[in-house]
Amino acid sequence: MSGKMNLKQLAEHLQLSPTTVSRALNGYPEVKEATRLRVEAAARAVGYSPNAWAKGLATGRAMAIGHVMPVSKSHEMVNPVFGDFITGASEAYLRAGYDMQLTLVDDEDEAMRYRNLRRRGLVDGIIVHAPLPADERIALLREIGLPFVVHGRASELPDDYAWIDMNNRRAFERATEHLLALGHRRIALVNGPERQDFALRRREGVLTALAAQGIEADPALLSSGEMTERLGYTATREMRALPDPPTAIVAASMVVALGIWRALRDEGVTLGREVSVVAHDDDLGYLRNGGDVPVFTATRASVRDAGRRAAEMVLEMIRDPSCAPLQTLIEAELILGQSTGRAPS
Amino acid sequence: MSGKMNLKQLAEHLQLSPTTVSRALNGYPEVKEATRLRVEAAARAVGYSPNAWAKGLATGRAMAIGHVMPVSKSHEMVNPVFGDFITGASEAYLRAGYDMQLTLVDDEDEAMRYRNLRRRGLVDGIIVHAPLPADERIALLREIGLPFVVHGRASELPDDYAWIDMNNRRAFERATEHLLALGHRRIALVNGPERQDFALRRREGVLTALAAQGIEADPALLSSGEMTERLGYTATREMRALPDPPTAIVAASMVVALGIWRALRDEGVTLGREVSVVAHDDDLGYLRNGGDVPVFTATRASVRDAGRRAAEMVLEMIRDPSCAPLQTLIEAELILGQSTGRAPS
DNA sequence: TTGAAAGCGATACCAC
DNA sequence: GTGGTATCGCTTTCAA
Repeated sequence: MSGKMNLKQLAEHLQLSPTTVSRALNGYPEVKEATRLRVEAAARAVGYSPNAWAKGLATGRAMAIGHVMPVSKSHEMVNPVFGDFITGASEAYLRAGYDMQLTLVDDEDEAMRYRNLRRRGLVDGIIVHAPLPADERIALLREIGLPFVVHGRASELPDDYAWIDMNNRRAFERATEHLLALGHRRIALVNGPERQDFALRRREGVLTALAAQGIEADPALLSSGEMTERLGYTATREMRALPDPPTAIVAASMVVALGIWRALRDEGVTLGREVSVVAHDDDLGYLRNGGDVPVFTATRASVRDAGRRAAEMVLEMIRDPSCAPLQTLIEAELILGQSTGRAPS
Repeated sequence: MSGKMNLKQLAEHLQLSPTTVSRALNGYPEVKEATRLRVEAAARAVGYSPNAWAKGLATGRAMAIGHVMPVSKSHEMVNPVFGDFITGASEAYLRAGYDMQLTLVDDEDEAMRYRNLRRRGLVDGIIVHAPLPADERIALLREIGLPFVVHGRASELPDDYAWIDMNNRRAFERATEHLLALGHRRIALVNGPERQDFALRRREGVLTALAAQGIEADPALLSSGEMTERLGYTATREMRALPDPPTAIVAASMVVALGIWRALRDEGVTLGREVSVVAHDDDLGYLRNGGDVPVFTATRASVRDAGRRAAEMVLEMIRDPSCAPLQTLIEAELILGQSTGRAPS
């Protein structure tokens, strides 16, 4: 019933040629409607599904998209948004009949892996995650000739490839503007790892907002690192020890914000009074599920949406390889909460 | 150089037969060492890698493991541990030359997807994520005859399949014991979704510890749902409104704990004095990166490790299909922090 | 509208 | 040790 049954056997069973059965199953127009129905019914009945390897070999198409995620040998965190992103992507793949292949690569042998992916023919397209400002993979993939979409951007490279990205720069600019409007002048940033492109853009956004008010950024108020609670904690303690500590802090993620809160609590400082905190949330969907949290600038749902759109973009590029590079910029929501207050006078 | 080049062409180039080249590249013993070296050098030089489809068709092996993750149509969260788990798994696959195929399925058409995976021959084995207490997939996969390892367990089913799991029951039992030892008697649990097996086990752990002290659980102190900040917040507010509110709370995750903290803060309650909080952390690795946080019972690193071991288990099962079901139980660490204190007298 | 047969690119059996 | 060749299961001309 559901055992092994191949096209040839199915064809014999139906008293038809493999050719016709294949055509019927793949929606070719030249097959008679009655025949098609008969074939489809039989296929369903015996639980036939084509052997993917034979199909791939014959067609040259993989019907699969590769997601490639760099993971340092060192214990770097896997960004929690990753799960949401691929959830969205898989929705699109499901609809289109594509599979998703996941490859985690060490930074070192990345190039080789891509070439392999291509030559082995396992994927028809690729989504590149976590790009660096001058990411080499972009040139590499173009050379290889595999359609690809970058989740994020490589700011130092010419903007002529396909990408989908949150407007990190603008989101952090707005968050900072918000704090400035509340009268804050000593505004700190606890940022993600600044070798990553997204973190650089976030930093730019903060600096832009400050500059617009004629404030020059104090390097002592700019911190960055892996987005952990520890980062938030230590950065805050250090900044609080400054002669002129910050009155407001922009946090790169809720996890970081948690560390900040702990640090402030340990110093007996009241959140929203002596110090205001604004956090970007792309990691845990507090907002969508939650209530009156601090300031947030992206929602979990939008990450999933980004994944879906990224997937649709690659599929489109596969369909029409000659099309101009698709680019999608997603604006973050800005939502205010209770942990921000006016600057103390 | 890196263009298309197949075995036959490589063989011609080398003045050898495809057979020999294939053998040389696949480490067959009967090929002369000198020949092997020559072939390998040439393969590297021209950038040859075998076509995966042809290979799969010829060998019948997919050299890929499928990870199947159920995702409800509704906006259920993707558990953040997922990213760490597959990171670990991919390390093992990389070493063994396997690929990872990711399939996210709606609850409904799961069965079909598994059958498809099998028939299309895309994977040699499967890792099942997020099992339910009486998960049907286990019977299904066994019937299909595909080697599989469950990440988690299905408590209501006979324990005769391969799994890897954290000892959730014991972890929560110990956390509760800790609170009991501090003199707490009104102990609340804010749990994950209890249709999931892991959440059920956690609940059992808490109840066991309470029962051991002759305390019967108050249903009003047992809350469960999606592990969001909102859950922690609302559950805490509701419990605090009880005539006899809890003096200690066990939280299913750090995210939930965050909501609890917010709720307590909003009520002007001091953490660790009036109310103690103990949180399970399998999501964000505070511990590994962090400092004196509350009580934690699992670390991020251990999730990654679990992924690696799960992968090794499937590979082992593929190697030796007749072996007894492998089962791995991982004990969680228990680490105490500053947000727990003696029960107020 | 249907069928016969030639690939697709590897592996593996059987000779030599 | 090495080489010829059938084989895996499907798609896709080309004929009928």
